[in-house]
Amino acid sequence: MAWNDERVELLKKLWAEGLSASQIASRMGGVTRNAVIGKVHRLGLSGRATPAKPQRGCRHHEGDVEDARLLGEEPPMKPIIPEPEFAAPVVLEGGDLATVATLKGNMCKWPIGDPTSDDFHFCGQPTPAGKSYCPYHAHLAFQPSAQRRPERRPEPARLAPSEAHRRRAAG
DNA sequence: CCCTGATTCGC
DNA sequence: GCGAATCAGG
Repeated sequence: MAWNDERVELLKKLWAEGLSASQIASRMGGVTRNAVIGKVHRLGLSGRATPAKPQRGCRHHEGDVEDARLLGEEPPMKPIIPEPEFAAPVVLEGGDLATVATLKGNMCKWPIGDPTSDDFHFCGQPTPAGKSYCPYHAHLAFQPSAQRRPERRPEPARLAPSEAHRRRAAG
């Protein structure tokens, strides 16, 4: 599979779109994520919006004093909100949503909604053991590229056990 | 475990 | 130039 000008254009397009190397490789087909990344590097597109790391090259730093300043001249970006559409809001017994004020140590801290909005709250579901997120969000946080299944979204968990279970069990 | 990109290295 | 293997971080 050769890199035609057409493919290169598509690659640059998708990369600019913000798709991950794996996503691009999947879309285009015939190439792996390694191939995409390799090509991206050779094209000089590697420097994307990747705030996840301070600077690349943590492995070797040989007189890169001036090199670092070139990479670190990016304006502060607003907090990235991780797919709030799949989050199942927790309704407290008082009827209030889980907010920073009501967040306990054992409550899921998955953000829901815009941090600047008034309805911003957290998942709030009970966490396994001192974890920051509930099993669902903990797993989701590490698999953003996984097949999103809105239908498999867990039903809204309510802390009020009174009406939590009223559905007929088949067995 | 899964994922992400970065770099190395043989072809 | 290409991309698998490897590396480093989440």
